[in-house]
Amino acid sequence: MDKIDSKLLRLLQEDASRTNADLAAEVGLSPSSCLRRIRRLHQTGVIDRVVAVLNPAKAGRTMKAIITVELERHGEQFVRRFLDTAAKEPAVVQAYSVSGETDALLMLRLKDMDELDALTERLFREESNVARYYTAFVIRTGKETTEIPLG
Amino acid sequence: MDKIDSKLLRLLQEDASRTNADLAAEVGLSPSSCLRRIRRLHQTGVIDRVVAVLNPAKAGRTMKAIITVELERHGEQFVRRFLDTAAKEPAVVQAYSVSGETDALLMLRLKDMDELDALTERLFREESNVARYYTAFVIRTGKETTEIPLG
DNA sequence: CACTTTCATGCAATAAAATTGCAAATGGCT
DNA sequence: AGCCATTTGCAATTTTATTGCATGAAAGTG
Repeated sequence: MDKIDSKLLRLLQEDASRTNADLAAEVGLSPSSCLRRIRRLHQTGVIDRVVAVLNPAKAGRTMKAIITVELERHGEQFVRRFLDTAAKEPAVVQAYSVSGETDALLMLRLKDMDELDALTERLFREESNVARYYTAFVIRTGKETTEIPLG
Repeated sequence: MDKIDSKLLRLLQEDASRTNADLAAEVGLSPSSCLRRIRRLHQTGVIDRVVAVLNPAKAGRTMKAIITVELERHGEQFVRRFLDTAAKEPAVVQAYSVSGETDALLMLRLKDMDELDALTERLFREESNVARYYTAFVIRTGKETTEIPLG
């Protein structure tokens, strides 16, 4: 993980569709050398995966909501169970257990209110161990990146 | 945006490093047809970008924190200004203005506590228009995907 | 219903890109 | 300086992406 690897990671986090020759030129290496570095970054797991990122609006998911959850019983196993249940929901794109006032936080990608209604119905029914939950809607997105800052 | 396009998007959201021929076989098209569809999905902006997703731990960013922010003055322009400032911080990976109790929510990828300290120092200094803020740490990640559910 | 237009498809040829073997070079370490 | 382990660049090879073109399907029109 030297300077060149870092630069490659930075570039690939921005745009992984660039050709190897192109990247090689930018970091000042030959294509073969560059390719071997990238392959190693994959093998060692630094690069987890390469994915297509969709435009939410054009994919029919305009609405974004954040739900903070307070559980009835807070034990480790209960938190885990709740997260597992939430994770099964396709609309749930992020599910965390957190420190502080609340126990968990969910980030949702929704099509409309009906979908939210149906989802909360499923996750927060009477027998669900959820004491309370607060729903907030994302009004404006100032930043949203998959990039992990390096160095 | 027919069934085949949807399937392609689903596949590409999972793994965009697969070869065109491979994808073509999976959706039951010839490579040329498949390629043209994917290209169109790019051109029309449904596919926003293709990126490498790193393993946070192996990239040296283990800690994840969520900060909810309440501003002093809540006006549109003040919220926008705060988001812009927050967005400039590399450790801030998501920055939203939200409805409800608080005005904004930040998601952070941190190396250590010192980094958090330095960041809060910068964002929430006296003259910053931030009335209060609450920091929560992510204890466990139940789900974290870039995929947008389709259909 | 016949006709036209438009668009997606598959095939085959071509261009571009990735991948490999190998010899040279580089970078620690002692 | 000398040794070992690793990385590099070149050139050949393989794989993959890309394009032109003719066919076929679907949709609209008179």
